[in-house]
Amino acid sequence: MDNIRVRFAPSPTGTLHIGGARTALFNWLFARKYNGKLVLRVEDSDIRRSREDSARGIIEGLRWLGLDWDEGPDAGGDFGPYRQSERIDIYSQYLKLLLEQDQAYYCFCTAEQLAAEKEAARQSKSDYKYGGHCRHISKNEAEERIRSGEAAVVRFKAPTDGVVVVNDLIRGEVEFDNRLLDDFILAKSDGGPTYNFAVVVDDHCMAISHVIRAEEHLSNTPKQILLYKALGWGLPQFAHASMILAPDRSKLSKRHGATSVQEFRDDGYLPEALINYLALLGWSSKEDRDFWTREELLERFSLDGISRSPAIYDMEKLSWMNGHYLAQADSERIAALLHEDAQRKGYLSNSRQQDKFLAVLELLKPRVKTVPAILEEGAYFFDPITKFDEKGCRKYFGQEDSLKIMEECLSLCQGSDFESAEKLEQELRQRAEDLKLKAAQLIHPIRLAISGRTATPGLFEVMMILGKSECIQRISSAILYAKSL
RNA sequence: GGCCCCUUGGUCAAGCGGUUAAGACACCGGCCUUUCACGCCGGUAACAGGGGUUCGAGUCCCCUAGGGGUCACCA
Repeated sequence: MDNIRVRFAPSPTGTLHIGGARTALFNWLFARKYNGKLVLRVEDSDIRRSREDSARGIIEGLRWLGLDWDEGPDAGGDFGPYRQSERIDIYSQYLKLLLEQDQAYYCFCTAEQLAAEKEAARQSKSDYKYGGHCRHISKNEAEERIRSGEAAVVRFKAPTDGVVVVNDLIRGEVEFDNRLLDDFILAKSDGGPTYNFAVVVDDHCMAISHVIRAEEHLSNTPKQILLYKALGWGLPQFAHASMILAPDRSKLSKRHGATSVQEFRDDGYLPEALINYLALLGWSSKEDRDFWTREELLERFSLDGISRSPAIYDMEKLSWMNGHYLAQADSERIAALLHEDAQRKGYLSNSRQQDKFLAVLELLKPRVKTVPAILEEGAYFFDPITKFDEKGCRKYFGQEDSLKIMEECLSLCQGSDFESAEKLEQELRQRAEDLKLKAAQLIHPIRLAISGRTATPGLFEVMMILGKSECIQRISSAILYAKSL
């Protein structure tokens, strides 16, 4: 395939959600795989709803994911401008053409009239279609009314019979009956283009070869095809991927928790994990395989692996996957991600603390699922123990011989030089043997005493990080606490 | 409601006329073990329903049901 040109065309009215991110990923993979170009186009033709910070957020999200593009508002390119708001002249030009060729016409119907028509249709339980009152207004009259300042939209003179066949790379041939169409609007009363018009002009002018987007656009495609034909243009190839649905099978929205890539980022997910997970949602290599690097995805990606049925995203699997990537991630990188929070919590106040922080990070990184979980799971390394796990207390502090055992733990610490985790373990096992106890009988109380919890990473590593005096101090406090029980 | 798309376990997802219907997440056992996580071993769990076609259907066709999308001067 040559001259592959694809685009990702977000509307800057919200965040980059995972559905959009996946569409961007598919386009990116397609462009990179076939040596094509990816263009980023900002579809901000609705000036009332578009927001500059949304556009920035979307771009930031794409960058965070590591998706890059060849042409776009920031990147430049020969087919710009890449914001619809800056392409008004271009739309006007083709609008004029359509008007001249009598393929479009001015419509003066007011919002009230239209609303009444819709209401009437609803009452009679028939489907609403624009009635076409203005379709037959003569060009002269229309122009006269425009000159006199009357507000108007421009409508497409849609065919009233025949069919449009969308030849979709993912779904095959999909047929639409033109009788169901009405004369849809091309230009709003403010002169701005509507989506279906702008997208056709842009995709053509930007020489887009493949339109890869989500299924929500499939129903719009026949209108767009009609427009391509009216303008005498060739068609791009279309490929409509299925949508990503929320766990309750409904369309993604804010009420479903984290759905935007920024939220995933802030919640401690790694971009490579999100990319990997998203790639597997709605696409399959047919191989029995879960982990894919970007390069491997590029190697294997193809449109025919894209699924036709909607996919429900599953946080559990994303988390599982993130945990794997996190375990392998470079510690410096994770430390940097945690830096601000750790600083705020006072975990980095001096260089001794900083070393300790790094050690904790190393210990926890392979066993948590998200980045911030390191701080949450490791809080006891930095903060004083304020409470002990309840069940653990009964089991390890509240037994008959608990105090005696705890005293042994204390003396063990006092007698050790804390040289290494291995040595510490050796000493503890020796002590247990001398006392005719199982090592676990010493291990569990110490764990509870120094962490307040019954589950931690390996005890001796934890002890080494806390250090001798801190262990002694914590065990002493725990003894006091146990006595009070 | 009309039109369009979709339908394999709770979720993702192989399968493309003949399989004991993969695998992964989750879940449940077991092993490992100082707990947790990891890892390893094992298990529960699916072809939406009904008609065809065929020697034979998860795979092809039709109908029904369910889900999703779309029908804006939103994109």
